[in-house]
Amino acid sequence: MATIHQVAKQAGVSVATVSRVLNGQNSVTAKTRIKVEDAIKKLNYEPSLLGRNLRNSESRLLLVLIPNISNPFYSEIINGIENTAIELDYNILLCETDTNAERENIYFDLVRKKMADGIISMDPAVNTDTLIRLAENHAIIQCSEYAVDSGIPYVTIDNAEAAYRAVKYLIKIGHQQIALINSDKKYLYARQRQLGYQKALEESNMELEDSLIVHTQGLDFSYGQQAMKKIFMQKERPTAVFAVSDMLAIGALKEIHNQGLKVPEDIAIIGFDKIAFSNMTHPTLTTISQPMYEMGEAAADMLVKKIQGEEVESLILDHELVIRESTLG
Amino acid sequence: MATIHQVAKQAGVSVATVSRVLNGQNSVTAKTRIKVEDAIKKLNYEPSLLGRNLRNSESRLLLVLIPNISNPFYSEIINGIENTAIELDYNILLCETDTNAERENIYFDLVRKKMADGIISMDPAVNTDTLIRLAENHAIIQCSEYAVDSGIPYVTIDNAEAAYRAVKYLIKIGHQQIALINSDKKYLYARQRQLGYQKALEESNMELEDSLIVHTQGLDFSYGQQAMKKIFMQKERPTAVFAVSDMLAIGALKEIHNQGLKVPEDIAIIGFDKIAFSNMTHPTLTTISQPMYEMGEAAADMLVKKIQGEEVESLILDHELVIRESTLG
DNA sequence: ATGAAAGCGCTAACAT
DNA sequence: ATGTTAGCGCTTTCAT
Repeated sequence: MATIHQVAKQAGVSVATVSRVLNGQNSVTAKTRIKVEDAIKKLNYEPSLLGRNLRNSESRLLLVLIPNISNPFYSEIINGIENTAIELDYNILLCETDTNAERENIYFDLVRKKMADGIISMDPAVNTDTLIRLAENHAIIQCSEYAVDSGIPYVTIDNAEAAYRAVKYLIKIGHQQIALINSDKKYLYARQRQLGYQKALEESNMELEDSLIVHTQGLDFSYGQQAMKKIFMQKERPTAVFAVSDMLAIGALKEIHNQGLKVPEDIAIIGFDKIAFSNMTHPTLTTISQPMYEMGEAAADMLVKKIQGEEVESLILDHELVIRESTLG
Repeated sequence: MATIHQVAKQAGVSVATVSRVLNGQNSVTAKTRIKVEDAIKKLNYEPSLLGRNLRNSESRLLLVLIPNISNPFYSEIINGIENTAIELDYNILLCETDTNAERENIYFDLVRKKMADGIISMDPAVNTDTLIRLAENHAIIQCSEYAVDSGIPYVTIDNAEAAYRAVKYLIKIGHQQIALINSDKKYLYARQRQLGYQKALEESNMELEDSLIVHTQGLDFSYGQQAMKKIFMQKERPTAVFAVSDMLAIGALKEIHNQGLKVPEDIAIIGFDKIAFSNMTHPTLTTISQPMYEMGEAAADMLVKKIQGEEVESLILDHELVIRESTLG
């Protein structure tokens, strides 16, 4: 492993000149440049990022915090983040918190200790206080879930409006008993989507029945299935279900099938996110499309700007109701 | 941002002593230790990993190479890798190649330039020559897909045997016309699984019909769906389908439904991987279970050992045939 | 037990 | 256009 010194010696120039060639500065004669390039080739030299990063006080690493990599919703966002990061000559450090504060802290240490230049947090369960304190000295962006009035820039969608539209649509096609499968109320998006659900019901003078609202402990399929079981235990069966994520909706769909019922004939169902799977279920799932890839792109862009000291504005991107088979008929 | 010098000054000791306290060396008096710890607290000092890493010539980062983060098969493996890495005080740099050589090279540069201490490659499309050359100077482990006789340690399963068992089972329950939805033959696992398929047919004196073997260009649902369409265009319809991944199987299932046929009554179907979603389809999918989490753990363990200069042996883990509804009846 | 000092590999300010 | 040199923040050898 050659160092810049050996290259300098081999080329018969100073390390400064080698550095200049390395960084594409134009104050180097073509002749010298060639000499240096030859030496680099001959020695098979690769500049060490450890040295460069220490000198530049940067790591060019972005920390991406997600609760769970197995959730396809995050995969798509990460896609967007990574492509943008590469474009800007950054790389991403993927960190799964499993909604575990201790784990989270290990990752936060990475930025405290300068091993990461900034954070994109997508963990709804993140400790907001810690995050805000961290944001005083470090570049942080929130993606999807965010802390209101924290001063931390975020990129998200209008959750209340999206849920409102979904439920409004169910009402429009004739549903009067609409269940809600929501995640834990401690999450902002869960509260926002519930607000949209309630607003739609109220506007149509439909009663809000607590027995039709189920909160889950997690976002895996299994939680959706459990939630649907719970709904089936009520005296009156709803004619439609709105789930706040496709994963939950797909679990619910499974349970509806298990009960020998048909979607959408017996029960209609709407999900949220438009993950790839949602088009492979039978029937295909009506859902709210979130621009996941774009959210990732935007978050990465914003974070790098923030790292470079620019001010950045929060972003609310558009969503869309995608009507498919699970609400047809 | 305090440095070790400021801490030393504040505590009235030398930087060496601070470093000793930081690294838990016991050659420090309790009294001095307290002084240093107080100074650290007072100055809110966090040791810079940039400095430490340069000094130690390591990054404590593991590069994880995957073709596509959206494939749940990889998510589970990454889970195992990350948990093990954290345990060993490493972090992971997640890199999606999109089966793109240029992109791949950007990531390889990260280890060439010392920003990563080693690589776990899960990309079946990785350039084997490049990888082997890189392995001369760097720690590399392959996971799932591997290069035969390359000298690069790997962790995988017995693909031929797994496919053999799946097809054997289909034959046992009475199927005589079994289609194979395979991915591109350029991948080792694809060739191995096809070998298992062929062996099972041969053992039962069943003819190998080229028209029943379809190769896909990718692993998304859509490719499985397309493949199934192709199979339906043949004169005789198979009574069973073996797909080399759950994603493909789920796409095929979709197309079978679209044709108005029933699974398993009209066509049985077996997938591969046992991704979470394979239990949410209707009917649930019979599949080969790969120990994905364990593969990730093993790969990370092996890589860190390799980084530390130990010799490591390749590993072939157990698989299992999981019989569910899609082959019942 | 503690300190002084060298050096990991690089960049950039300053000098020529 | 090129070289000299300081220094980024840390660890560790060698003295004491």
